[in-house]
Amino acid sequence: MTTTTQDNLYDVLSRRGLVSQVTDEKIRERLSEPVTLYIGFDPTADSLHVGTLVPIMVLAHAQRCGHKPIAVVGGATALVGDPSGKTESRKMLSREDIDYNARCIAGQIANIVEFNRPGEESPAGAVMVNNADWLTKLSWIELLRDYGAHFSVNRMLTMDSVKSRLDAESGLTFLEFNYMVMQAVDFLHLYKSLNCTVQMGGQDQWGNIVMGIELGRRVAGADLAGLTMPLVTKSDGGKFGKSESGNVWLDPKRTSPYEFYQFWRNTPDVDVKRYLGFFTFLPIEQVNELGALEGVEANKAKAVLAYEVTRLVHGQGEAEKAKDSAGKAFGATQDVTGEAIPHGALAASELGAGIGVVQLLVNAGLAKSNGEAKRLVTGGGVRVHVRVVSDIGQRVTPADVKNGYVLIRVGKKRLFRFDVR
RNA sequence: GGGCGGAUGCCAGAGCGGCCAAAUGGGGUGGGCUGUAAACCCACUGGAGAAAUCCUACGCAGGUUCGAAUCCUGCUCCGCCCA
Repeated sequence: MTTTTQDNLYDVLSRRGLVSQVTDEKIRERLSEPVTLYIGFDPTADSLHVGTLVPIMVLAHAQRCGHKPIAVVGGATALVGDPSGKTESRKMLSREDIDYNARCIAGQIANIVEFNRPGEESPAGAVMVNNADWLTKLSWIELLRDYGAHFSVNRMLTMDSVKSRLDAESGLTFLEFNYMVMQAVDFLHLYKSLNCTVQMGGQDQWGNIVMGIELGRRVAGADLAGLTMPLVTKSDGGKFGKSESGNVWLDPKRTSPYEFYQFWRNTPDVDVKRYLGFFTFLPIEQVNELGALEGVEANKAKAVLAYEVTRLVHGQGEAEKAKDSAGKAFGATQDVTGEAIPHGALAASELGAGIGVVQLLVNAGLAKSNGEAKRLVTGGGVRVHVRVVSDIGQRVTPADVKNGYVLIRVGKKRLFRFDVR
């Protein structure tokens, strides 16, 4: 993992379509020497999701190019919360919650990026820090005295992130306005404490990154730089990272490796090449080759994508199982006995008198409510084994057990196997 | 501090006393077509129930009315303008 290559990080990212903007035209030269760089992560949940996979990949690429990555957990940000945020606003979290989330997130990042082990410091070993550690110690007066004069509100008002909010209906609160101040202070702090000179982040972080660079220059005469990654979008404009069951998480308890694999396997044709570049470490030549496949062939590329990403996040064993199970279930054999296929036990005694399909759908988690299950049946989307069920009163009986299991399918892709004992 | 406007379902956004579980669009799900793709067409999209029906829901708390998402009062939050 830590093999240092001759590749320049900028070239690597650029070839993979991972560079959106850079603050310094000479970023390439800057990266020809090992540097310390950082990306921030939001600890608002105890798991990251596929959207946050991009920054993790970027940290890993940086490490492979010999740089030292820092993952910054935005504990301070989560501590103050965010009342705005159209959808589920960042909830105000307790210090304990944040620490817990940070540990979970660190574990997930550690699957892909190599962290320093206690006691042995390697030059490119990643470290994780929490900005609550320094931001909570900073007093209001100190902040104003040391940094206040270095922030130009005029300048801040020109930032896109601010401008868009000023005329938006929701407005912009002072609290949110201060996020960029906090993030700027973070950058300065990391520069001073760890000699971190490069910050990376999603395209939406551009303004915050720039503020940090400017603060560093004014306060410490530092020469800092930033690079942003494009936001991951779906070609059809939909939100990336959502599936039938909501967010696609990295935590196997939230999103099973099988579902995870399926999420990637179902990538639209036009997005496959981009995703291969973003979410796998396959050499760029192979990415281009796979990405060039057209028509039915594109499915091969999707299978590779799904396998590779699953392997990165859940390990080879889980990836193999998911691939194998999915391959059999969707292949000519329609074999659904795979280990990774969602399944559960069903007592033979329970089945004796027959169980309503609706009930089974809910038990299997294929429908959230009886109503939804009924709608699915009425819509012709439910099958027991291969037979379509059209009557919501239909019961599944021992006669439906084949080879020791009852298979319930919803649509073409979702299925659940009840192993009867 | 004052004036005005606003708060509706996953999101956006109609409704402005009964016909409202709430138009329309997006999203999502199911069907058709396919390649576990896209585009397109159709349907569904609060909960319980076989159904009748019942329950929950239009920022929060009360009130008026036979009847309220709709009217009134107070509160909370947001926007705009004035100071």
